[in-house]
Amino acid sequence: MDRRQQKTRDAVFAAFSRLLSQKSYHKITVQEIIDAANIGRTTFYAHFETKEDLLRALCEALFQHIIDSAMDAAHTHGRYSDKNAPGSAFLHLFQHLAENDGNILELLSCESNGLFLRYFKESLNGLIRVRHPGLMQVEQDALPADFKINFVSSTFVETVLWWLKNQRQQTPEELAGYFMAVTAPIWEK
Amino acid sequence: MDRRQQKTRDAVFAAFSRLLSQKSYHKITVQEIIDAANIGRTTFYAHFETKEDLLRALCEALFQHIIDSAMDAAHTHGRYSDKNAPGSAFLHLFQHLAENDGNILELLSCESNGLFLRYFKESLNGLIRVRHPGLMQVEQDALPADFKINFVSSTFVETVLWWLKNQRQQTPEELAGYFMAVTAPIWEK
DNA sequence: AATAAAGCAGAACATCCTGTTCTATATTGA
DNA sequence: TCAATATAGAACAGGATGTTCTGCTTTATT
Repeated sequence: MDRRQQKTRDAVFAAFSRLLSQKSYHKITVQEIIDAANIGRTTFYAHFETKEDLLRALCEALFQHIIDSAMDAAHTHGRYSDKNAPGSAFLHLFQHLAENDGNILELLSCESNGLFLRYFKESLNGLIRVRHPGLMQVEQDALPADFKINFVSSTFVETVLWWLKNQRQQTPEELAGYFMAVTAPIWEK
Repeated sequence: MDRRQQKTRDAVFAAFSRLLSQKSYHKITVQEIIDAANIGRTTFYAHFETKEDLLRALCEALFQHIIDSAMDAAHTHGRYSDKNAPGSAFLHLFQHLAENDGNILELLSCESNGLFLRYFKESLNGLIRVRHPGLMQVEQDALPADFKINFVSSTFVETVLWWLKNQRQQTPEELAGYFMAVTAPIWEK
């Protein structure tokens, strides 16, 4: 990719993230993004069709990054132990989030986080299908497989949101403990 | 309240609900609401400061209605049994939703449902605090009370959303069964 | 029934945001 | 070097917002 394109794209992502941490998505104007990124109006529209298109691209980049990281952690050796325990991938994600990689927490806690959460949950669904194929098997407990997967993803996201709302007072390990406690019916048996 | 005000308010709510079931909130224009409600531009702005203000008012009216209904069901006799069982209020809510009172399902399943969900969860939190004061007690299981309440509310909402996404194939009783199965760690003991 | 108060309709308006188009300049990769 | 491409900047039309003004209709009260 042309260096100029990459540079512009990075500048827009950075400016957009910064603005999102300051004000609501819907109150951010394209011109503000353009000014913050210090680019020309034409340039913005050469990269993104609309503001929503930019949001989608940003979500894709951010969530792809942390989900991939959690996927890798299952296969490579590293600092996190118990690679095959049910909650290991989630603990890894909590740790990743606690480090606020890519300022993702600002985006998740901003007022208009609905679109983020949708992408986040979809990414998590993919991760769960890979890491916990057992959930997809014919269910002995009469719970549909996709209901269980959605439940796990949603509970994870809601746990993160609760943590953010409470000024991040818990460690990743504590969060993983809470998460595993309430999702226990899924893993047992 | 002046009959004219009430009539205008109802017309706006009805028109807005209808539009929300057809297109995204953000793509609905104030002029469209005005035309659909068949009122004057001035009249709209005499009732609501902005489109977002209208959304807030609509959420308040809808959720207040079904939550109040669930509250009452706990105290009065009715067609739903086991009034004091942990899941009775939730079963009542599922039944209420299955009847799609006030076309609330269209609003919950629309693309821009983030604001609805926020109000829905807050309303549910209030209901849970009243119906399940035990959750507020000092926790023996190391889970913070507000974490548990948020977990229950979120899981309820996510269950409803999953049901909507799957063409409402389950009965309220089945949904309540799924819901109680995954929230079991909260109620036991 | 008469009347004052309040709600409503409709038009006009300034303002802002959007997305496009044009021209000219600067940078890149081959 | 040079052709291709990315960018800057200005200008533009279209559309949405929220306000203001004027005149009309309905309501609640006496």
